[in-house]
Amino acid sequence: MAHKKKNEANDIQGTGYLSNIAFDSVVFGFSGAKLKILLMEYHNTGFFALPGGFVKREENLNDAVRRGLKERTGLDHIYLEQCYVFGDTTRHKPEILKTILEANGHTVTDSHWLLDRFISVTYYALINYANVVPTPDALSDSCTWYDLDSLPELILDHHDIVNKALQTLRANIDQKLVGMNLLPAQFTMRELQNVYEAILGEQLRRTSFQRKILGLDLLKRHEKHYSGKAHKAPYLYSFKK
Amino acid sequence: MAHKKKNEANDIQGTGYLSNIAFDSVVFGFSGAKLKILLMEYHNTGFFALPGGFVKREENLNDAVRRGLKERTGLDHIYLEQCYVFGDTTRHKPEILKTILEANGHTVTDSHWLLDRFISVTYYALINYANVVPTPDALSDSCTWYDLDSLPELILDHHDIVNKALQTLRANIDQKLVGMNLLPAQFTMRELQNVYEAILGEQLRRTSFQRKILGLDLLKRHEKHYSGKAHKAPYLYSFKK
DNA sequence: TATTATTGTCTCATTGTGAGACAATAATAA
DNA sequence: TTATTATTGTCTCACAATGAGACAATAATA
Repeated sequence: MAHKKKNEANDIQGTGYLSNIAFDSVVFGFSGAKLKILLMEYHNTGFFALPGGFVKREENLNDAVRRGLKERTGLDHIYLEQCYVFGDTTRHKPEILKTILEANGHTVTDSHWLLDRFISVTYYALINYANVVPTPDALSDSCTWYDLDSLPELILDHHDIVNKALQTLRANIDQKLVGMNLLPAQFTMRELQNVYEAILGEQLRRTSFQRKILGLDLLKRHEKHYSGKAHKAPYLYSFKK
Repeated sequence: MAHKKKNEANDIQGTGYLSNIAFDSVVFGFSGAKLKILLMEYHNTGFFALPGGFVKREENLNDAVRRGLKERTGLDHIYLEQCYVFGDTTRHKPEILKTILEANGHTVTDSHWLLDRFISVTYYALINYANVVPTPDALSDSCTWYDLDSLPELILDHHDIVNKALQTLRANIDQKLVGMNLLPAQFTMRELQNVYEAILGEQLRRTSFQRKILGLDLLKRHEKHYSGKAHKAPYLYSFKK
């Protein structure tokens, strides 16, 4: 529901954007063996929400989402997948948006376009945690990482959206190259396994995992990585091509 | 893009529906060992399209789709899955809608709400072919079954929508109980295998298929079915519970 | 009564995965 | 220098899932 600062004419009439359509993104990052997502905190409200936005009249839906993610993370060419469309009437809670806008010093009439009902197209994104510079928008005073397993209360149905995103990510984990997008260019087998375990929420068997991944013939092996720990140094790998 | 007949005030202003949001459904049926889908043919245009519609202001998105399907098929409680949202600007072709409306005797101004850009939320539905009474809407003079492998030309990106629906159905075939929704209450193992083969577009090994399906422990076996053919009669099965 | 097509159920080989054994080694402790 | 510790890379063995085919059991027909 986060949106770009616009002039007041657009704000009131909403002419710059398609009506009734919003998008929300679950941006997954990986750090310290944990999955994290980006959340916005709206100024003076204690409300947390997923980063999102609206679609310009002359803009592709997917491009709108990329534009939103670029603003929040600074990144181009983000890995993105559609999850689901949330379109129940119960998600229409104009008082929440009103609170957010008023807490930011806007005076809002009941016909303000942001108070209308929105259907939300949701996405998940996979990004390399280290490359991101989380950036709040005009209505929020923070945009930061939260551990997936200790999220704050979220507005509207954003918890459902997070769950659906995680579910979709899990279902895709073996088709799409998940690790490639969440890890730096080079990584150890243990780090890749940590990503899979964080996503699936369960421990995997080290030997079977290694055998399976190497069997896919997708990894290139590099020199060893000396961590300074008292044990055999693991190889570094990268995804081929 | 098919829509319900409405009074002219609503037609012009589109106040009864959410703006810029449409849905389209790929309705799969199974007959003669072939997958079929329902298509509408618009009056006097030669245009073919998927059945679809728009979301009322006080209506859940999913309920809108069910309402549309009820109108086209006469069926309630249809098995339904979301596929994908098509939201590119290139799918906005107002001249096509204009042609359709004018061919139906409507006079259309350039600001007619149906000529606006629409994002389409797409679904696939699985129904029991025999139970359906395909029913055209106000703008179309037919709503009929077409073999999936010999579809006519479709308007806009509806071919992409069909492909995406088939792709999603294939991906779901082992999770969701596909056969239950496409077959009558009782069926032979061969018929169930035909459904899977039609969906996957490939031949399956009879013995492995039978072993796998029976291993799921989802089927109840009934009496034999004497087809009149010169060979051993197969058992009939139904899905448990 | 023999023939034909199809079904239900085997067996055997191959592949994929779970579970664990074990040697190799990078740093630390003695 | 040598033993200790934790972790890695690679085995082996057991078991489950699947591919491929064999074969007897039958409904109707010739």
